[in-house]
Amino acid sequence: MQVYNTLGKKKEEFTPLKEGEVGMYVCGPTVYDLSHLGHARTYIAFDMIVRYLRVRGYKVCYVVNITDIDDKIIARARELGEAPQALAKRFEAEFFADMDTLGMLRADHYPKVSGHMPEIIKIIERLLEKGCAYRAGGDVYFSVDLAVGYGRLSGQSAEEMLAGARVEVNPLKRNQLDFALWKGAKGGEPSWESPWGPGRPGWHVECSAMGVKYLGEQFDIHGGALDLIFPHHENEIQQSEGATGKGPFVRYWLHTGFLLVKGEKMSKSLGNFITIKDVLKGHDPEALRLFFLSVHYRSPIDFEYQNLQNAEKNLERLYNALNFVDRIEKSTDEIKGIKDILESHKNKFYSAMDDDFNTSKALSHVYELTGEIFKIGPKAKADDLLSLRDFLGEVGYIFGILQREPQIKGLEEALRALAISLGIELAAATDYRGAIEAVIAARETLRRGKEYAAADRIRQELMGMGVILEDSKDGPVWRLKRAPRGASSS
RNA sequence: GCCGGGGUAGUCUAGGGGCUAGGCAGCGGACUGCAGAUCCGCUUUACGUGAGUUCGAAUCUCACCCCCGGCUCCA
Repeated sequence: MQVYNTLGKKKEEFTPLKEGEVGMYVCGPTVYDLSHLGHARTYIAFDMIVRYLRVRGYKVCYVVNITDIDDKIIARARELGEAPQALAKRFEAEFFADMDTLGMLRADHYPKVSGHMPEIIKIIERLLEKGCAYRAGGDVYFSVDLAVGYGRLSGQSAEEMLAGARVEVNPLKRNQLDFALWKGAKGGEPSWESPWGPGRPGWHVECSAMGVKYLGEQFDIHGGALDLIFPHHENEIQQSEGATGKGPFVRYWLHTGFLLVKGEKMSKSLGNFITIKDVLKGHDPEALRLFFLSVHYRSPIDFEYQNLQNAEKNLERLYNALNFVDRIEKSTDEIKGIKDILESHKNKFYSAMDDDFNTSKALSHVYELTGEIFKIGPKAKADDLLSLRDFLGEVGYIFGILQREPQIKGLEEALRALAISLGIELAAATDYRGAIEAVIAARETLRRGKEYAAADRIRQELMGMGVILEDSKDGPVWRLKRAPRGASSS
């Protein structure tokens, strides 16, 4: 399996530190506002990666941090006249609600800055002891000049960065690229006690402290969107390796590309952001997942409703294939070559996924296979069907799609009412399947008598209760409508 | 200024020295009481421009044009 490592800027064979186990840390949200589509893109990408690694047999420990202490939180809280911690808690809850709606696997840990002050302080102390950091005023700064290999992740030297940088001059810093490990408290801000007086941690140090705590001083994968490469991840490497004396802190750095809106970067500061909730008001979360995963995770993706609708259509086709496989009469007639077709597409799918999680290419093989599935016709060997189903199930798991459940709540009662209105007597033991069959049989009688208006009305009513009826060449076929989870769908 | 990613048929997205892309849209057929689903065919040997290397370039090299991003906070 190959992954693209930002550190080194090339694809590398993936070999975890401990065989069969993967430690993975992804930079989570700063909870000061609703999560937007950019967050969704990034977290869906890493969700897919975790799922795929697990399918590949790795035991993954997945950590996503929540930044709940931060300048922006304080600023927003001030604007709204709310306590910073209360605001952070509120948006944290919103974040989890969005992630659940998107069908995200829960991470194994969601560490928060506010819960890890001792660990953070300890790292800063170690950095001070080793001479990597210095105190100035009530602050503590990391000294970039003393660091080894600064700029190795972002691929730029310190001088170059400084040359074009738009950094505000801070007289307390020895080098303007130095960054705060600890910020002394200013009036009215939340603060914690420390050996350097009351204050709060700088932005980058939390990830070093929490990464080390949950995954060890060195671990396998660290992810985030590419805007975090500099300065956040660059600084994280320096802090972590400086404090532990071990390197590399992280073996593989994975970064997702940006989400663009009409060709421009979407960001909170530009104010052109679309929240996850906005989009999910009228669209299926699985379609959004498929939309994101139909582009490679490192490429920029331009969000357009038109393209999301496209994903919706693709999703429907996949569901149709799934329904088709379910519906096929299990026969012992062997369809020539189907086993080979499945194997070959399956292999192509996995080799695409093994190549830096190329979901786009992998999906193209799935679409090809769905075409083959439809061509199989109504008969296939039971074994072949099961393996087709299994494969679609694997695809569904990896992409987090095809998880819609048929709705059977209240169905039986509704069917009984319909049956009565049609003058059909149902035995007490008849379940919804039996009821559907009975109604359909009655409708067939009407159709044969060319009473199409009545027959169409029954089909309409069944549709209303979530039973889709289609008249095929081989007679009527029914299936249950699968309801998108989460918000209402279009 | 420095560092990246791109420009692929109407459109979106992969690929990346000879293997002719996947989806969607459109059009025309098949099936069909209607609806739905599906199939077949067409649009369709496409790769920003100019040069070079090569038996052969969309792919490699060079130059140029255009788009987007990073070097401040960001996912």
